Amino acid sequence: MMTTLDQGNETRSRILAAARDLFAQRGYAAVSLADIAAAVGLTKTAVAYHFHPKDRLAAEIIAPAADDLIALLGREFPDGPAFLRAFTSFAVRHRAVIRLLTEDIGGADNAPPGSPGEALREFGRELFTKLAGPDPTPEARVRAWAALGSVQSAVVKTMDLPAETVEHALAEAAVAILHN
Amino acid sequence: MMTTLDQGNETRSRILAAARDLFAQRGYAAVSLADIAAAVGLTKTAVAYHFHPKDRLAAEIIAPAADDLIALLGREFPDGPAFLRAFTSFAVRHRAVIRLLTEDIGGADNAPPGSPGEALREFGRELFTKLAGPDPTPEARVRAWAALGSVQSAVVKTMDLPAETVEHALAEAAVAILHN
DNA sequence: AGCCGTCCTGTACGGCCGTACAATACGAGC
DNA sequence: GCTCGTATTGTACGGCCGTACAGGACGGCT
Repeated sequence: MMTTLDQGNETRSRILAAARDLFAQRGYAAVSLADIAAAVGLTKTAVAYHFHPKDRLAAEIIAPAADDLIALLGREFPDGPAFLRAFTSFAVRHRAVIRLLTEDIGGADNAPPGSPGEALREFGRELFTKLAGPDPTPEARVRAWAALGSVQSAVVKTMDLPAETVEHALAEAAVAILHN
Repeated sequence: MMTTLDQGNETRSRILAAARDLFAQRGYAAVSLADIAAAVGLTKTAVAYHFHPKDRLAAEIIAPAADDLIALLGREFPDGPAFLRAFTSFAVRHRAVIRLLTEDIGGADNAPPGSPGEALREFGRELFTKLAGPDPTPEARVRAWAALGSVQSAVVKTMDLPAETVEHALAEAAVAILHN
């Protein structure tokens, strides 16, 4: 009960890895099952076999990052910079998924309730609130979104760099946004 | 020769305005002709009549911003912060379009040559190069992408705020990213 | 040997997209 | 008044998407 089953799990992992990369590059909606299938040398039905609804793929890819994010949102931080450093560390650790977590999936109003897009935008808003506090000033709003966007952008666009390098430089850069 | 023709131009403008807003909210690919048509109270064929290929819509919406951007890229700046301030001003001025200019349209490798997506990613790369210089250090790369991303994110997420407020706060915030 | 579950393929369907085309309403101009 | 260009509609087509379903290849178990 090993070889056959393990081959399945292995291709399953290869699909997940390929999908993660493609999603990070092009975004969720822009990647079709056929694209993923082509990347791993299968047919799209084979991919659909492993992940029955397409949402499963997104959910399974996001899951570990989402768990970390929930933990992050649950913790208390002395100030904005401290939280932002923690968020930067989190973003770098999960950089292949970060784009999906912050935006992308699901447009504005068309998201059917309970869809993954719903929860994702919730995450984005919670991050913002955690960073900017309750009803922040316009300036604080701008700074908070700027900080969040800087992390997301930098992390996605420098995937070829070692994680440590990115985290060091980015933490400094992002914290610099918050006044001071 | 007025009423009939002017009504056409007016609905044309209304279509453009609605499309600009929808694109800014959901992104280019996520908005269908039917969506735009519904927003202005027409059928999708009516929209298609005014903008024969759908790309026309994107092109026409982007055009003025693209012109400004080209001018911006053509100018010389004493240092990074100066360029970044100019870019921030540009981004705020064209904030309803900025999302399309920086990312979104066209994924990674599937863009047919000559498509709008091609040109758009070119813009993104040129902005980066202008800000980070030729073969920058890893740190400089991170900072440059962080700065660009902060502007894009903040500008899109604070569309309800007055432009001046955003520009002031954002210029400060973005410049803070570049070392210091 | 023979069954069975896992893995994958081929084919087919319904849905939404952008587009093409014929038809209609209507004010403008000779 | 008839014609013409503009603006809009309705219908229809082909393409790509995600999904469903039936079938086949293959190793593990009894």
